[in-house]
Parts: sequence; C-alpha cells; structure tokens
Amino acid sequence: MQNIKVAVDAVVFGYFENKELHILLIKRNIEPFLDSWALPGGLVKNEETLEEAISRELHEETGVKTTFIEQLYTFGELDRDPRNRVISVAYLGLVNPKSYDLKASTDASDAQWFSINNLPNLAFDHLTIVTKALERLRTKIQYQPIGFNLLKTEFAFSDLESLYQSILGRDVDRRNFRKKIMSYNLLIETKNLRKEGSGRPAKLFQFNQEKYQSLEQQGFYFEV
Amino acid sequence: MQNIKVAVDAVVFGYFENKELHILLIKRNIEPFLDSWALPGGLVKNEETLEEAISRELHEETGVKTTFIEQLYTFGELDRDPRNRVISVAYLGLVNPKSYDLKASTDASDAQWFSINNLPNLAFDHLTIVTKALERLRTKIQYQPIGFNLLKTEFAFSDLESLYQSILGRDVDRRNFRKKIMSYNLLIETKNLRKEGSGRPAKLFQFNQEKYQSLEQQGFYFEV
DNA sequence: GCAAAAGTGTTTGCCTTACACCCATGA
DNA sequence: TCATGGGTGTAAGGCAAACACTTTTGC
Repeated sequence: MQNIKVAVDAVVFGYFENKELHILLIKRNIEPFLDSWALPGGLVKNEETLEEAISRELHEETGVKTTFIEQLYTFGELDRDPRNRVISVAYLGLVNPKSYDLKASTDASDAQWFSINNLPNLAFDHLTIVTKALERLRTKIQYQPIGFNLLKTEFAFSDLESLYQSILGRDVDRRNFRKKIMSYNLLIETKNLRKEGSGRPAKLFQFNQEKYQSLEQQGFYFEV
Repeated sequence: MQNIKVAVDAVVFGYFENKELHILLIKRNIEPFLDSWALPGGLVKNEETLEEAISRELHEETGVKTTFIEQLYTFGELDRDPRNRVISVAYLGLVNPKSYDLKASTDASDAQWFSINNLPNLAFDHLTIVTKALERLRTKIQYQPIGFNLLKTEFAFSDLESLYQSILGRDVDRRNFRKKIMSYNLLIETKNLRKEGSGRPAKLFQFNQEKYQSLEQQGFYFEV
C-alpha cells in the first residue's frame, strides 16, 4: 500500500531596489527542524489542486500573494523528511516585496526576507530547491519578461537594469540594454518622474502585459 | 487525512530514420480506460525514488531502457483519475527504438510505437502530457545536444539533419547546419561508411559525450 | 558650479542566412 | 551514364558589442 505524502513548497523571490535579490523564508515552530528557516509550504489537501495549495500555504504562512508563480520541479528522494516519505512539488514565485507586510501566522513563528547571498541554514533539502530555483530564474529572465513582477508597477529604467545585474550577477551595458528592451515596444512611458535621491529624475515606465501576451501568441520571443 | 496517490508516467520519444518522431504507448488491460492506449507508468513504491520508479515501470511495461530521461512536469488536477486522487510526475525519455524489441508484460496487453502525427485516443490526461513533452523536446534540442540519444551510436550527418527537421517541423539548411554542428567539434568521425541505399556512401559519426560534459562544465553552450 | 544619476548614437566585427555545384557510388 | 544522396564555400546583411559625453536635478 502506497504511503507517500504530497507537499508543495515555494521559492519566492523579491527584489529591493538597488539591493540584492531576496527570498522569503519562514521560521518553523514545530519539529522537525524546530526554529530553523524553511521555505513556505505544506501538505496538499485532498480537494485542492497543486496551484491552489501553494497559493494557500504561501498566503497563510507569510501573507504574500505572488504576481507570478510557476511549477519548478518535484523532489522525491526517499529521506527528505524524517517523519514520512514526502514528495514536494516546488514552485517558483516572484513578487514586489514592498507590496506586502510580512505577517507570520499560526503555522510559522516568523516570516522574513533573506538575501540570496546570505542565507541561513535551511531545513530539509530546501537549499537544493533554492539552488534549482535560482538557476531557473537566471535562465528564464533572459527569454521571458518575468522580471517586471519583481518591480513596482511603475519603475525607472535603471531599476530594471540593476535588477538584471543582480540576478545575472554581471554587468549589463546600459545603452545596449535599453536599446534592446525598447525595441520590443513593451514599455508604457508614464508621465511620472521619480525624484528621490540625487541626480536627474528618472522617467517611470509600466510593463505592457497585455501586449506581451498577444505578441507571444503570435510567436514573438523576448530575449535579453 | 491526506489521501493522494503518486504516480509516474513517461513520454518516450523514438525516431525511425527518415520517418517521423514516434512515442511509446501501452495498451491498458485493466479498467479504467480498458483497451485504451496510454503512457507507460504507474504508482511509485514506498522505497524507490521517482527516477527508479519510472525506469522500473518503463522496463516492466515495454522492455525499453532510455538513454536519456528527465523530469518534465507534475500533473496534479483533481479529476485526473476516476478512482482516486492521483498526481503524476511525468518524465521525458529518449531512445533509439531499434535498440529494443518491444515486449508487453503483465501490466499491459501491448506496447507500440506511434507517430506523433497519428496518435490514437489516449487515456486520462495523457494527451496533455504528450503535448507538454513535445514542446519541451522542441525547445530543448535547440540548446542541448540530446538528439543523439534518438540515433544509433554511429550515424550519418543526414540522419541528424532529418531528425532535427522532424522534431522542429521545418527545413534546416544542410550546409549551415553542418557548419554549426561541426564548429563545436563534438563529433568523432569514424572510419565507417554507410552504403545502404543508393547514392554516395555517408561517413558515420559518433557524438562525443565526454567532451560535451567537460565543455558544459566550463560554461559552454550548445545551440542550433 | 559641482555631484549624482539619467539619457542618448555610432562604429565595428562577427555570426547568421541565403544560395548551387561537384563527388562517390550502384544499377 | 544516369540516378541518388553526400559533401562543400562564399557573399551580404543584420545584430550584438564596445564605447563616452551631455542633460537634468538638488545642494
């Protein structure tokens, strides 16, 4: 008789402007790995799909709802959880972290953003999952315009540029990058300027999601 | 109490030279979908990993062992199986079909190759899975040299060329394609010629897997 | 007027694409 | 010698990469 539990876990990335890429972790308040940091997630209920499960768990444990979420990989090794055989369907999510105040709930004693360059020890095989998620994100932002989910609705071009630099971990030529992105005509120029900080104020843009979706269906490929 | 079963299913592609791309299906000999064609697969045992499960099921049901297998996607909708909630971790496999005689075993009354252009009705949501596998294969052969798994160890250049044409569904310029592939220095020229059929005999090549793996680790990217 | 960040064009070279003829073999 | 598939080079254009100065604002 099969005795395997099915869980979902989410690697949710958040980007703080001009800072590093972060991921969302919760502090466990039950054994095993009591007080360790772990990915938000939990067992799937009998009457919900995997997508419903991950959205529910994420919201319950952290208060966050992602603007982008996709299935990443399913981890099914034998010894993932000391209690039971548990396979975990992992998801990759993106969100602008300033849109939410983190709230920890009953399932977790705390929820917090951690820089990917400074992660605590993680429970279970969650470091493996995070590594795979990062790899996927690095690959994917180069051929799908998903990075906008990490920014506010209105953003300056330099935000996009430093976002790409953070994720790819290398410099991007400002002029070439702008030329490339602009050539797709997927940004809507707003009338707003950002005047914070010093220097010349930056024009603010919005990503035209509808236009992208219609172009995509016609076989258009985004590429950085 | 969670009551969800975990299954694995494989979409195994095979290529018959100068013909179309095929997938491996089994004929079900139990309800539901008795006598329908379906993907090889079945429930995961408590003490085996997902990879072990898919290899075992595939071998039991068809006699085939793939030279390439990777996880594709996990399907977790509520109504996939009329008996129970079953989530299925799908795998994508590649094999040279001439390496095996298909044998049907106790779990299946028949196993057979079907052209992807002429599939029978499939059980469960297996058509969805096949569609996703095809999409992945089309994308992936363009940036990873996995197509060689569909050919014999020694193959003519024209085999590779028509393989790519079959999978991508479009013409490929013979000269440019050869130039590109050759530029990677990943083929070993054998001393053998293929004399079957008419016309000038073709030189036979082998793919240099070891060299590819070492290049890959150094950050090399294959691309067609 | 100076510090700080935003905004902007041009040139160069490489890589992709398009394209057609000769070669080796068997019948 | 003809039919069949195998094997090969070159030219043109488009695209990516490299590169530095001007503009706008706050102080």
